[in-house]
Amino acid sequence: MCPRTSHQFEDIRKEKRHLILESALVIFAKKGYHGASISIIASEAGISKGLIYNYFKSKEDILKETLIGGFEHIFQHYRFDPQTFTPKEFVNLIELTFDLLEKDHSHWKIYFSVLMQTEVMEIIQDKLMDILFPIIEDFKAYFKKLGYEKPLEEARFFGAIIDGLSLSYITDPENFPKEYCINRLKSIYNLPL
Amino acid sequence: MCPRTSHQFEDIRKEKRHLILESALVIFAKKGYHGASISIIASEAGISKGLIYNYFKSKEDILKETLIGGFEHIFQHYRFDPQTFTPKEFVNLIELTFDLLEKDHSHWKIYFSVLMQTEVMEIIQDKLMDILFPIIEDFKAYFKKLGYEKPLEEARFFGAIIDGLSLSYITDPENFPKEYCINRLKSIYNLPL
Amino acid sequence: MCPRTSHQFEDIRKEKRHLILESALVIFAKKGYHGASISIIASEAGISKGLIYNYFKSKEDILKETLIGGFEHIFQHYRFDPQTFTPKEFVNLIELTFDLLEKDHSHWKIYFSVLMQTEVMEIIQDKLMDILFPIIEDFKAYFKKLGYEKPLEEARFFGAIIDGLSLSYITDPENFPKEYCINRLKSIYNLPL
Amino acid sequence: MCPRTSHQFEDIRKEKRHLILESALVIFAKKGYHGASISIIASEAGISKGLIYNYFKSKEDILKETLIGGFEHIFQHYRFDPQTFTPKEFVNLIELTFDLLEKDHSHWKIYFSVLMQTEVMEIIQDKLMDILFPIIEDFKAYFKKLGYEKPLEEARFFGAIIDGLSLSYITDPENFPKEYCINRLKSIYNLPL
DNA sequence: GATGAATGAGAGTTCATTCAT
DNA sequence: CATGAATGAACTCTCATTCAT
Repeated sequence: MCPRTSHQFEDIRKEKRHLILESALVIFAKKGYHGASISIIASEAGISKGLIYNYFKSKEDILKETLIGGFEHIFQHYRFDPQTFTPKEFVNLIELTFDLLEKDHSHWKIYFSVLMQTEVMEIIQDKLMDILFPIIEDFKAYFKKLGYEKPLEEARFFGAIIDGLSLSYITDPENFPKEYCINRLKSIYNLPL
Repeated sequence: MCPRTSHQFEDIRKEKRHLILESALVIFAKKGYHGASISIIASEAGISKGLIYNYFKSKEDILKETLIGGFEHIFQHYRFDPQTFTPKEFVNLIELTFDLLEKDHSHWKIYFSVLMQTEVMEIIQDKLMDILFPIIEDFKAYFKKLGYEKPLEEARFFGAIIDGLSLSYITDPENFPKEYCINRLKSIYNLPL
Repeated sequence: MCPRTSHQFEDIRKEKRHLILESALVIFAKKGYHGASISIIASEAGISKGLIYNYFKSKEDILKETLIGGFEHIFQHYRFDPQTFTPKEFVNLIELTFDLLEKDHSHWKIYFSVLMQTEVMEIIQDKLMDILFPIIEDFKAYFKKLGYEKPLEEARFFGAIIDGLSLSYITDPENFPKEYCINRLKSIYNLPL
Repeated sequence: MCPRTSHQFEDIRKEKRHLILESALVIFAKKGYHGASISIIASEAGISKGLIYNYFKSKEDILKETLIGGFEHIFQHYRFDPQTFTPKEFVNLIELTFDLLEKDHSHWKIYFSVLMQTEVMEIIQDKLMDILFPIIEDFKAYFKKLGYEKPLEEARFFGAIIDGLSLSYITDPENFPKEYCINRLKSIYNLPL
């Protein structure tokens, strides 16, 4: 009855693991790291508390995996080849950002949430840097190609603005002037309407 | 021999209360609301756990007082008369922001931290709105005077940028291109160098 | 290897819940509500403090369950049909009372203890009234049938006497003149010896 | 200014001590021993917490003194000379009981409250016995003179009834049928109306 | 005699984690 | 693989008691 005879353990494991991470993300985003309990995550996932420890060795471990997955998910959209990157694509990237904010609300919320908590940052900052650094490099190269005198600084400036707008959107989506901000960004960077 | 005078007691209370709030600010900024324990705040202040409850009725009360004090402290600098506000003063305001970020690191950090934690936001959001709303109104009036077609939206856009730059500074002060960003803001708003 | 069946879990829960209530009853009876600590109840039950909260949501909850269970247990014996109630049965009821006092010492002790503590009374007084009221009504009807002019007052008088004798028994069982008191009650109510 | 020059320390001490005991009695009766805090007692007395420890060495000490004083206060009325005790005086004693219940509600409430808490009882039970025993002896002698075959048992029976009626009155004074119960007692003991 | 700031032990409660099944 | 009963450390908070003034 009880012992599985199936040979597809691997698939089951992968799926369950994913399910747990998804559930954890939702709860972390809603309650923050400390406010999220393993019990709630388990019941969100529809499994028992104990089973979670079959897949992750600690709550911190779940957070780390959740974050890394989330960051990769978000920031994969910001990779491009600076040499062939066009203004049109730049516009698309900006517009994409706000689409993602809507679709992946939890991922973004947790991203900002984590930026603010020293202890949590320490857990994942190396990994986060691994993800962000190449993106900054891409933008630096792109701005350099465009003739900016200080391309690294401009890349950071641009990144900060995107963060600020995203934060503002996350905090109060209903009152955020999305179209207006997109147009302002276009005008700042002389992009095609 | 004789009882302390009530004046002496008042002094002690005022000082200790301030000490506790200062210590709480540091710990909240470092660990977030849930991560900060009364024990740690007490030991940061060099007093016993119990004493804290002689001054505040709950942890939430400490947070509230900390935040309200902090927000008032930070945002008092952003009040101005839109009718007489000059570009030179606008420049000063921008430069002031980065000075404040340096000087009041903890206050700002906790400000952003709180924006991200739903539960904490609920505790103080009314008070925060009371503080932020008039500032947005001032900027709206100012931008309207400058001829912006959508002054409210511009005020929000500007606020989001300031938040983004501040967040970026807070997260990694050493690599933040402060001068560059100030100059970029000046150019975006056609301000005098 | 295999998970426990839900039937097994149910058994464990039922037993442990019962164990906790039994232990709580003993401690409440000995120390009163405020004097009884969760720690002591847990150690009386031979379990950890934490486990108690797996079964009850608060100390007050434990008290409520303890009391309601106890009161129902005690007072179920005092329900009868006033129309068919005989003097012989009345005698039995009186004798039963003292038997119960011996057997359910803790239940009775806590009953009296609770009567005296305003705060505790507030917690369960509605429930207690639900239990006691019909009993008083039964006695009222019975005394009315017997021809008492003020049956409600007599019911209260009788109840008070039973309480007084019980209290006296509980306080010092060894010196309580049980047989004598039973006979005195019989004579007061003209009951058969 | 501060050091008293007066020589009437003794009077001040006696008065203050009495004030503290009065206040403690009120609070103990309202909240029970554990529920009553030194702070509340102090503020009921209009003095500082610290001062209480100038007069009593512990909270338990206050309770003990409160109780002994209270019991002496209550039970002084029940001393009489069995040889000269008349039925008329017996009636008076019964009626007095209910008067006292009204006037000294707190004393009585705490008396019953204490009877139920083993730990508290242990603190004062010797003293209480010293007070109660001679009263029981008096009633025993009186009932013996009246011709009761088992005067000690009757004394205990009578005491229990008084306790029961008192308890009933204390618990719910408004619905207690005072006159009815007095008359019933008179009829049971063949006393003049 | 009198104050209340200060302490520290212990209260009720939560929760990450373990483990027998 | 899966369960949830069980633990224990740490949490927020209370309060009897002490002590400098």
